[in-house]
Amino acid sequence: MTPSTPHPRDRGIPEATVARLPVYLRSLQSLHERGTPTVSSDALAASTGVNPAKLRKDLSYLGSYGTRGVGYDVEYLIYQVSRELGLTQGWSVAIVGIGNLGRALANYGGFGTRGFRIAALLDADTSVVGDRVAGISVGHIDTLEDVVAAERISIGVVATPASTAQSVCDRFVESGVTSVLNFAPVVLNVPTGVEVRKVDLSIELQILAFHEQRKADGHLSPGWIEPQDDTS
Amino acid sequence: MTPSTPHPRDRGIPEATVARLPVYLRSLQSLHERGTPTVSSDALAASTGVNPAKLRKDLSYLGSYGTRGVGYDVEYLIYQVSRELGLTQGWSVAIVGIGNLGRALANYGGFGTRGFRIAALLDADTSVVGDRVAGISVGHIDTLEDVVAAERISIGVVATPASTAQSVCDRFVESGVTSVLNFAPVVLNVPTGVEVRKVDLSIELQILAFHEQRKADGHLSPGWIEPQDDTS
DNA sequence: CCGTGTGAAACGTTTCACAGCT
DNA sequence: AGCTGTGAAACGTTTCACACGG
Repeated sequence: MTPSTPHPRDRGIPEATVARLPVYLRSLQSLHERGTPTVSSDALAASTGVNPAKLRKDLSYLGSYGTRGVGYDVEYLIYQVSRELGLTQGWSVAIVGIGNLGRALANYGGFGTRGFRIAALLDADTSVVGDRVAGISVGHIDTLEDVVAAERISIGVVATPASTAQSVCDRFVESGVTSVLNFAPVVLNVPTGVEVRKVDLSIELQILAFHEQRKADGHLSPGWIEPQDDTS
Repeated sequence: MTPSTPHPRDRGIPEATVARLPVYLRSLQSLHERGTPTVSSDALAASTGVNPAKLRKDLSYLGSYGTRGVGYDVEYLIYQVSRELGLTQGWSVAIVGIGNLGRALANYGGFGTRGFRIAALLDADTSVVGDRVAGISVGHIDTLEDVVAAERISIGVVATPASTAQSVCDRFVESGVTSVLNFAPVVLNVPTGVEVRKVDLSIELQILAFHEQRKADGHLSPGWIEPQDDTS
């Protein structure tokens, strides 16, 4: 996509790096709260479970924000990573499907704190509409289009059953939402230009089952731990 | 790790392939319910949103289960994929942390249906202990070690707040659990041989924010969709 | 002297293109 | 004739190893 990027400053950060920046950010914030002023790539790598060289390469895509012989200034790096991820501006989020999962998401502290504002909760079930969840009144799904426009929603979260996920997604897209986070166990079809990320609880379990089976394949002891040191 | 694999039959399926098998499986099951007897790689690829060549390569790691000129037998392929993922045997799962997320997980239909049995729900909060969630009585976290042994738990799910996630994980590992699914926003440290998978709600949002920002960078129209067809 | 920043090598994954089977 | 299975090329990611600067 975008075969010839017209803009001169296309820093082109690799997707794999983008996916790790939030992890670094969390570790940096934790260091900052503990009053640590500076951190080396080795230390930050250890606390985030990645290879130090990888961490340095990742950060180098953002610019040269470290000091040789010293490390990285924690506060400054927090700002740079936040800015790169787009967390210095606020993003309005709407969650559709206020079952247990929707409630968990609405109450999840990590959302409100950094850059994200839960602007609306919607559900199709009229017995749920009007409930207050995380201090927000649940609206009816029929108002989706109005809410997206009025609240300038930029990220739509689909936490509905599988059967209604695609239609909710379609309505988000038609209303102009170009980023969707999908928790329903279906593949959502969207036009090019719309970003979908999927979080699938049962897929993760199945991947674990695969590895668990492999472990059990050779030696039959169930709780066996390889006697090696943890070099992550 | 495992520098020289001692077992002769090390089929060595790529990690990327393993992560996609559950997606294929879901699509296949849906086809099966609709009575479709056979499916081509192109059709299955379209319904799962992957490249047909990739799908064929993925399936070829399991063996030659297709018929040239015809496609794949849906029922037979379901069996082969299930077996490879280890879903033909039952896995007992324990969920620790019965807040909204833990409840959502416990009630999630996808778990019970295929290969997984929720054998225990545990929480530290005594006002939650004794509640019935998804037909299971919530136990106290102090009984974790006993429950893991008695129920032969092979997968531990951590749905606690970040502050207690590591200690719960440690107790799982000490009890012999070698697969952990972590929903808490922390990096869990485990010895070699223990598999951890992380599901992090806020990280996914941050990745979306990054892409949303990039879209807004050049052209300033917020709800813009690239006029191309969907070749996924 | 220590730790960052980065070419270059190694590795893994995706995609192409077509040979080969039904 | 049609679709799978797969070498080989293209691409992306990780890791190594060291030059360079504070």
